[in-house]
Amino acid sequence: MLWINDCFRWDHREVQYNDDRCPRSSLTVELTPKTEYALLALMALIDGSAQGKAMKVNQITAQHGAIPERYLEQILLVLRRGGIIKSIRGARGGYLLAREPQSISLLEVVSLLNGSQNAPGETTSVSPEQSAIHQVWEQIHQTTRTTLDQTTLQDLWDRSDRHRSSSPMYYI
Amino acid sequence: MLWINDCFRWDHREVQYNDDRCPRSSLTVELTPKTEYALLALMALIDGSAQGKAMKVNQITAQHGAIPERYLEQILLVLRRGGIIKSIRGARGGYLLAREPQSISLLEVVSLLNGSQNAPGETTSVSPEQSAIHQVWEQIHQTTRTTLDQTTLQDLWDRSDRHRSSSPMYYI
DNA sequence: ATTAATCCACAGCATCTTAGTCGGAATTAG
DNA sequence: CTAATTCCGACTAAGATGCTGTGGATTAAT
Repeated sequence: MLWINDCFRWDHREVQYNDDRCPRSSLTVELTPKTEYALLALMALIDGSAQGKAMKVNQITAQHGAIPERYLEQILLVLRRGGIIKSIRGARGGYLLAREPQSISLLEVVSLLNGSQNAPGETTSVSPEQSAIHQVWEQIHQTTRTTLDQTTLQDLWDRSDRHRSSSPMYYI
Repeated sequence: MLWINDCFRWDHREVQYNDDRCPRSSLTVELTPKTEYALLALMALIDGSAQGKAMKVNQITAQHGAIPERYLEQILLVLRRGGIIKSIRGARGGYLLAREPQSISLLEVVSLLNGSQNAPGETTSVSPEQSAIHQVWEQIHQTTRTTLDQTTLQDLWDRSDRHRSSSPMYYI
């Protein structure tokens, strides 16, 4: 006797990964550890950079308890390649901001770290319903993009400074 | 002489899964396939529900080419448990909206599907710098939340309808 | 020249999330 | 009863993320 299941079993010999699923627009910014580490590091670089002093990785991590050094190295590498910071190699080396903190937007940082999102995306004949959904999400993306674009590293520092003055060093 | 590095070296003898890494506020809404399927299904239910007619899963997937039936079943299950739709079991069964399309916000849908996010989160002594970062992201979350809360299923349908009338059925 | 400090690079690994599947149980119509 | 359909829990596969390990390459101090 032949069971239905026997007929179907073969359908799965290769997983049929939904042909037309595109890599959805992935610029819904999440605050991942990676992003947070990067921003903390950049803020840490502000002081030294103003004085032309390079900072070492372990000096950066020393300020904030829980950043894994090796991981931060990788992140800094990406930031350097993206032209946000520059590095000095060899003994007594370290990192410096490549530009003024006012000219570094959060959007630039997160875009860099999240890789090349927004691939040109072949619009595979979306239905009106899909289109409506995408519109809403596109709107959301747009506003977050704007917010991140208008917020600079300097802004971030100003905010943290305001905090610092209001409640003095309750962290190690 | 004792170097600072020597004091720290032991930290790595066992993988130190960054104790205080909390499940970041995960309500940065991404348009995942799951969410899209859910919204498409809900829109498909609008017509039938108005007439009190339940729709079967395969009727829903028939409208939109690429939704895996079995997967959609699961999603509908969640929507039902969340009180957004109701179901009729057995032969001639199917699904209906549990409420008016105007009273179903997108925020409710995505919150439901993304599980219980925003766990109470013990705020583990953040530094001022971290706090500044979190503020920015919190602001972003707030605006997206507002947008999603103000957009209802009915709005979505209106949009898609507008599209449909302007360019008649170019999809199968 | 040697050595030490520091960045650079890539490969690998553990965990988590997501998308999707399977098999079958419960329910209802005819 | 039988067929249709929802309900349910477990399972798998692939990818992303957050690291770690190892070994360079480059420069400064001696």
